[in-house]
Amino acid sequence: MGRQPCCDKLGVKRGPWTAEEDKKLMSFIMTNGHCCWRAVPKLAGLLRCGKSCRLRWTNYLRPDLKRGLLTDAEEQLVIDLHAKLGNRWSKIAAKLPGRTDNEIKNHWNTHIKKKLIKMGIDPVTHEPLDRKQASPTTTSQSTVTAESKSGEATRQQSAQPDDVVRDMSAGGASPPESSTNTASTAGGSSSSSSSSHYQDPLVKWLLEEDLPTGDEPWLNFTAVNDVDEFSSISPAAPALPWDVGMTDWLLDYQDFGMGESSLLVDASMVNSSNGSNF
DNA sequence: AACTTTAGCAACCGCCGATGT
DNA sequence: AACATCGGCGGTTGCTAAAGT
Repeated sequence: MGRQPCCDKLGVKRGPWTAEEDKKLMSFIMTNGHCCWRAVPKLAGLLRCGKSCRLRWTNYLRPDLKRGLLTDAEEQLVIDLHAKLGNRWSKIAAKLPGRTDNEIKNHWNTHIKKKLIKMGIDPVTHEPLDRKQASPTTTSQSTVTAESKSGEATRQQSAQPDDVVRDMSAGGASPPESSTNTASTAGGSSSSSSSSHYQDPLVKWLLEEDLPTGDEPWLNFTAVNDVDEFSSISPAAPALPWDVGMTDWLLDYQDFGMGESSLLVDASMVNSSNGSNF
């Protein structure tokens, strides 16, 4: 039957978001929430498709986002979770407050993957690479895709050799500190692990379904009337930077603790790459 | 200094599952 | 039950800056 595109391509702006668009989207969502992404661009006065707005919000504008590189601890957590969950970035992101699936996915592809390979670990299976070479199983992209799309059980039974299955079901659940160990002992099987890992509170937490982190107030209100309610949720909290009338809010949130340099870079990027918008 | 290659990241695309009619 | 719509997810692309030659 086919599906209609989420928006007609004609008249829809694409490419990098401008500060002006960010401001529009931000203030709209902060006052109205995002009950229906499809309607957001129209109501916010943006020439974007709803999908694009959602992405921009979740990956960049959300006030609870952390910015900057993942810490070592976060990185380790990502590795452990990836061993357990595969490429289910949204699930992994759910365990790292303030991080987005896109951010984690990017960080995985650009940093962690290489790191693991350098350490002699297959980033797909988390198996030592030399061991992997002896196995007929390939590590092609299609394998990754199939793996990520299929269920855990299916993946273990059909796509992975037995030793991998063992690793995924036991070693993969090793606590963070032992994953480094796994890496450093890549030559030998480091799976001193047992099912007792599941007793580990941290591992248990990691294996839980999505954490209900969502007490984020902007998720809970959907009408203009709720704005007051939102601002009263935390009376002691400082004024929101995106409050209407505050002109420096955009600069404030773009900085996100990254320091002045990043701000300057951002500004120059906007000016040079999208000068027509200013 | 000029050019090429690599790295990093934001954004897009297409698919899927859930939900509504 | 069949279809339409939406939100969300994961893979991929494209652009920019940095590093290398």
